[in-house]
Formats: sequence, structure tokens, C-alpha cells
Amino acid sequence: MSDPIQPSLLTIGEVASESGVPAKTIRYYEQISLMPEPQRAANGYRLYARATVERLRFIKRARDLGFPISDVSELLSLDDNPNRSAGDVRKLAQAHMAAIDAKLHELTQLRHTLSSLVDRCHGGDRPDCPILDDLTHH
Amino acid sequence: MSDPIQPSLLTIGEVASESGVPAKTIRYYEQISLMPEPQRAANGYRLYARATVERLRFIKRARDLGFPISDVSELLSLDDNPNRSAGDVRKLAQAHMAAIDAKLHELTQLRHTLSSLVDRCHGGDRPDCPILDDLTHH
DNA sequence: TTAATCCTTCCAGTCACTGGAAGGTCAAGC
DNA sequence: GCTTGACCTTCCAGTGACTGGAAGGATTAA
Repeated sequence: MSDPIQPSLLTIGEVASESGVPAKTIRYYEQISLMPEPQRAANGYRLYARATVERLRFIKRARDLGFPISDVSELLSLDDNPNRSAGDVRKLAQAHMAAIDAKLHELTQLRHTLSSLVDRCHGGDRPDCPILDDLTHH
Repeated sequence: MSDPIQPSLLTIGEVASESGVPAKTIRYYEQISLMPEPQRAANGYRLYARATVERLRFIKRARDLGFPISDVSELLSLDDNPNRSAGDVRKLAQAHMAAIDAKLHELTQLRHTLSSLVDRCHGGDRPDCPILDDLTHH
């Protein structure tokens, strides 16, 4: 009846500051079902169990490693599943690495091209410019 | 009175195929004012001068080099301005290169971390996995 | 009582397109 | 004359992963 808030439950601001994930982002994760809907206090505030902080840290670390949300979702499922195989996790990480490698390759190419253009440009006050020439006549 | 369509004017499909920029994207560029509004035929079709193809190729090349639209807009202005200085163009390109370098650095770091995690994972059927351990306990 | 700091929801913006719906136009073939 | 297909038009919505802001309620401290 007295419906006391259990001392172990945390507000969104608390899990946010403890996990490093902004409250706004936590609500967003709930909206896209990456995080489950939490309990609510009588006043409508979200209330989270302590373990939620770990969950959010897991997500944050995965995001910091560049995994897209869809991968994070899979990683969470694997983490929850005691019958998982490490091979499945490894495959996911390898696929992500391959995507990063592709991006690195693309950016490296770009960098070479830009660097050669910049090197060939005198950079002075005259209007003639090999960079614009390249854009115009490539 | 007879309002003949000049033979040198092109439809959006024609400038699209000659420039390599999809018609949809050309309309989008018009919407964000990267491209000016073109003439219209009596039936409402967009009609472009031949020179538009060069303009679109310029944009496409700049986009392929990774310049954001705002930079492309500046590059077009510089290209149009006979009093430009090559130094301004060079500065823009260098700033873009710096952004690419930052991205490269970030991705390289990521790649190292992921690579070491993947290397440490046996990848077999057992559930124990250093990748998940890292996500959980980092 | 007031102010500050929480919390809530909902809407809009970021970036650069891209897909799709619903409909008008045009040329060719039967 | 009719149909078919390839154009063209506009408008709306979705992508990824948030982020900012408005408008308002709740709680706490001075």
C-alpha cells in the first residue's frame, strides 16, 4: 500500500551518469526496443534496477567500438544466452572489422588523391588552381 | 508564339545520365539550393542547358572526394569567381583532409582494438568469449 | 514562495540522399 | 483510337543514431 520506492532502484538520470549514456539516449534505446521498458514510479518516472547500469555500459562499449545498433542487439542476445558459441560472437566482430577495413581503404584512397591535389596547388592569391581543375575536368 | 523547345536543352533524365548524378538527386540539389531552379517546358518538365552537365560533374567529383555539401557549395562559388585565390581552395581541401585524417586515426584505433579482441577469441562452440568479456567489464 | 533541477512527452533537425505512391505526358506499335 | 512503357511531376517517409528544444509536471532546498 505504501508503495515505497525500493532503495536499489535508480532514476534515468542516475543510470545515465553511472553508465555514461545520456538520459535522452536511454529513452531512445527504449523506443527502438534495444532496452526494455522499465518500471515506473507513481509519478511516472522511469525506475531501473542496478543491473541496468551494466547493460548500458555494455551497449556503450559496443557502440564505442563502432558496432551498429543491430549488432549491439545481437551481442546482447549472445551475452544473455548461456548456450551461445564464442564463434558466433567472433564472426560478428570479424564482419564489423571487415566493414572498418573497407572504410579505411576508401578513406586512404581519398586521402592520397586529396593530398596530391593539395600538393600541386600553389595556394597563393592567383586564381589558377589544380584542385578546381580536377573537379572541373576529371 | 510557337515556343519551340531549343534543341540544346536537356531533360532531367538526360543531364542525369550524362553527369552520372541520379535525377532524384538533382531534384534534391535543387531543393537545397545547391543547384538553381531550371527552366520549365510547357508540360512542367525541367529543362537544362548543356553547361548544367559540367556543373553536375563538378559536384559529383567533389562529393566522390568526400566533400560535404556545404564545401561543395563553397567550391562552386570559388569556381564561379574569377577573383578567387587558389589559397582559399587549398585551405578548404586541407581542412577536409584534416577531417579525413581524424577519421582514419579513429578507425585505425578501432581496428587495433577489435583485432586484438578477435585474436584472443577461440571462436569455437564454447560460450566463453573475450569479446563479450571486454564489452561487459571494460 | 520561489528557484533550480529533475522528470515526462512529443516534435523537429541532423546528413545526403533514396524509395515509393499517385498521377500527368509522350512516343511507338497495333 | 487504344494500350503500353518510359518518361516526367509532386509529396511523404525512411535511413542511423541520436540530439535539441518546447511545454509542462515533480521534487527538493533555501
